[in-house]
Amino acid sequence: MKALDISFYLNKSVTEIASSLLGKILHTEIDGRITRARIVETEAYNGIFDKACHAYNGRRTNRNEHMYHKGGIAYIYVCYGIHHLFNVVTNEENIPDAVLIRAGEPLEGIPIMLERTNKVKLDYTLTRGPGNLSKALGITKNLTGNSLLNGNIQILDDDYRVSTDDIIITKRIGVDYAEEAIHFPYRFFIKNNPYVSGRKR
DNA sequence: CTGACGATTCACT
DNA sequence: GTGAATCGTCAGC
Repeated sequence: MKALDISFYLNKSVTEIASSLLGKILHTEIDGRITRARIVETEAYNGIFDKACHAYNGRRTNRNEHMYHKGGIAYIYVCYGIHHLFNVVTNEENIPDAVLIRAGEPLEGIPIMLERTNKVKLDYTLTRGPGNLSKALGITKNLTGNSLLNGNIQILDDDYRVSTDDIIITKRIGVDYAEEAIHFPYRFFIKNNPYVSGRKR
């Protein structure tokens, strides 16, 4: 079990990375408490050419600054004033590609996740959906810009492999404002996994 | 300074 | 299926 190497994040194809992240482990250590979840759903955001991406057309603000950094760090922002969404920054410096982690399957630290989400018992809503996942793992926007190679947030590989036949590709969720980009096949998830979000959409 | 708007979630019909 | 909650961020004045 080791953290993914920097070369994984520098791949120029953000969709390839989004697909490869399925089955990897999202690990956090917040206030000395470790929680881990296996990634089961991702979405790619393809930089300046993607209308659904915060960096569309070269848009660069305080909020999305970290998307322009070299891959291998976190980009975390607040959505609807409530939810902290976690993204993996990819590609070289000044190319603002990122992968949104939309759902995970809890592996370790489940009591801690329940406490953070004010839940009593484990069910599929614990880490289903990007807002819920971040809440369960204790991810907040003050961790944006952190390295994923070491430190509080890491992505680990335990040699678990997802069969190509079990990877489903669809259009993304919640980006209905993005005109032609609505239909891009940038969402990846593991077939039949109960933690995958929004299956009715 | 002000108004508008979400890469969502949950309760309710 | 529909609608509200809720506030950081950003563009515009």
